[in-house]
Amino acid sequence: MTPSQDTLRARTRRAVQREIGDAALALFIERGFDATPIDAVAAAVGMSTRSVFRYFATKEDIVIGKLDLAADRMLETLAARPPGEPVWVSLRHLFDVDDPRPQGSTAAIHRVVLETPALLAAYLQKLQEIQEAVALGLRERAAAAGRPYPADDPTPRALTAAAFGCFVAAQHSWLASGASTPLADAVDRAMATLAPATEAQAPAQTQTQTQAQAQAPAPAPAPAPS
Amino acid sequence: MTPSQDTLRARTRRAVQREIGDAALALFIERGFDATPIDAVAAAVGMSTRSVFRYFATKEDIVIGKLDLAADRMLETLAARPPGEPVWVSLRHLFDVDDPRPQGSTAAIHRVVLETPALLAAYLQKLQEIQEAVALGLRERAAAAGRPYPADDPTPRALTAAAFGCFVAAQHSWLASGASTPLADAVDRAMATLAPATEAQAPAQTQTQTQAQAQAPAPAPAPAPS
DNA sequence: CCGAACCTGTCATTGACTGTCAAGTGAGAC
DNA sequence: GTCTCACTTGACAGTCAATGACAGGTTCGG
Repeated sequence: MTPSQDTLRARTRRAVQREIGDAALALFIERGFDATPIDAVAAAVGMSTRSVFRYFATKEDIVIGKLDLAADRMLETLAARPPGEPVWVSLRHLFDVDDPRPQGSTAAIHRVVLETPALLAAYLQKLQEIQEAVALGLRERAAAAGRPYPADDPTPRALTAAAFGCFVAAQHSWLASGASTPLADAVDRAMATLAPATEAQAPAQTQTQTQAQAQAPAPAPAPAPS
Repeated sequence: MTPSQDTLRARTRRAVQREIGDAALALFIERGFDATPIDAVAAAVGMSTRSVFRYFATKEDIVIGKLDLAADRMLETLAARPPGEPVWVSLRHLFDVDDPRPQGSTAAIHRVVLETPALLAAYLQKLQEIQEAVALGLRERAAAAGRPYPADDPTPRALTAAAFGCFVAAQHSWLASGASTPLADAVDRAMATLAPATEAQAPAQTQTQTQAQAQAPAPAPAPAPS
């Protein structure tokens, strides 16, 4: 019952996983995801088709599964941000990644993922999962700082979703403009277009009454009784 | 070559599509999406499996395809909003839907979609498509108002993505809290947590020169070197 | 040496799709 | 009226992803 020990087997397994992932990604980029049957991937690494599925739950997971690491890093990053930091800034830093890959390679990966419907769907779904964890992290952080969100307050979820939405928008814009500038710049620009309603202009203090008021005037969208 | 005429055949086709959709949705809600093979749907409406796929591209599309109508309505809504209205308010009104269904039924649909991985993925992907169109609509509106976004400005995409992110977050929160209150309230609360960086404090008037200027100063956070 | 845990390939099966083909049906041409 | 033409349908076969079952073969600790 070794919970998640770093045994030799575990390391071997990760190595094989990585090998499959790399080979598959190369094939997907070269021939396209849909045009590359699993058999081709299996053949490329000299395994049976069955074994590939022992390392990855689905075909999409070969590509998207790599995000599990990124997700872990995000949660660590969030936990490491200073407690007093504005939420939007902390969220921005979730997307700081030092990717040692050559710039062109990163763009190629982005292109396959964003332009293959099946992969895009799996990607967005994975991001949704990650958001769940991040929103929970925001809740914990606020609680630790002494001003927890009410249980049914949608704020952490909404802010997280908005941040991730900006991130994906940035990826699209970045790719559409040729991926020449760093992705981080695109993320900066996207996230700079918005700010949380409360702490935006506040002197980084506990929220004031006037702001809570300024928050209200959402013009009650009339459920259209017809 | 009748482009998209409202011929008898077209109407019949839509009727059949609707019949399949309704029957399938009932089955999906009752037995679960994954536990309901297409054969069961086909049998329920007295057709061959093959014919079901002549009306829907994929199994997920039977559920998600209904959003095409919603997408059209969104674009109409956006076009109908007053040109001077703050963007965030206009975006909020995209999610106003008068759904004549009983409240419990709507919640059931939401539950299947959000809790079935395959459906959630397809749903998010469809929303992504819609966002593309909405962002374009924002661009057109701004251009019509005389202050178009620069070609590579990520603002419309980012704002749209943030709004849709809030919407999905609202759906989750709404469902998690028992779907007792109107969904519109949840959307209000989610979207009230954020505001665009520029027009937030503006006196809700027709745009001034200073606004076009205030649109630029993206504060460019540090790209985190190492 | 030995069993437990793990990994592997092979085979068979399910389920989502897709291509094809022969047959049916309706609306308009004649 | 009836004869097409366009469109639809069911039946059949085939591809691909994914899963379960079985039969070896390996490694590791005792």
